[in-house]
Amino acid sequence: MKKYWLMKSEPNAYSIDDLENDGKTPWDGIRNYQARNIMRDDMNVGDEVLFYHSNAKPPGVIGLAKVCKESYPDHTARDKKSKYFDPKATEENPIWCMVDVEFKKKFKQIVSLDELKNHEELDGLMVIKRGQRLSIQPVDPEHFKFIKSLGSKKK
DNA sequence: GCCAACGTTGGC
DNA sequence: GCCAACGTTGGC
Repeated sequence: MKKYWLMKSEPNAYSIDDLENDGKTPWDGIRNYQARNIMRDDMNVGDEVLFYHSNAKPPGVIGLAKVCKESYPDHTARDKKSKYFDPKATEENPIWCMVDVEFKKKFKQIVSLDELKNHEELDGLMVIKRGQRLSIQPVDPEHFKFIKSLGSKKK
C-alpha cells in the first residue's frame, strides 16, 4: 500500500528547485538511525513525499516528490572526502542507506509551518510538534491530501 | 546568532 | 547501564 512521508531539506543545501532541475536525486547523507530505518524498512517505490524546506524563511512544505528507487547503500559514508563520511561503514556493513526521490510538483506558494499549525485538520502532524527534529517523517494520508490541497489552491 | 530539544558518545 | 558532556537540528 502506498505510504506518505515528509522529507526535510535545507534549501541552501538542496532545494525543490534543485530537485526540479535534476529530475531525481539520491537522498544521501542521512545519519540518523530512525530516519534510516524508515528508508530501509518502510519506504517503497511510488510512495509520495512532502518536500519540506527547513532552516528557510519561512520553513514549510514547498512541493511534492515521489520515491523512485528503494533503499540501497549510501556510498558517501565510505568516501573519506565526503562530509558524510563515517569510518564505521564498511562494504559488508554500509550502515547507512538512501532512496532516490523524483520531482513531482512545486507549490506556487509555500505552505508554511505557521500555516500548518493553524489548521486543526492537521492535528498530530509530526512536523508541527515542538522539538521534532527527525528529517524523514511519516504522514497520515488525510494530512497529506489536506496539505496537497492547500499547496495546490494557492495562486 | 541564540538556544531549546534531542541524539550520540564515552567515562565510570 | 547510567548520565554528563557534547554536537546537531531547526525555529525564532
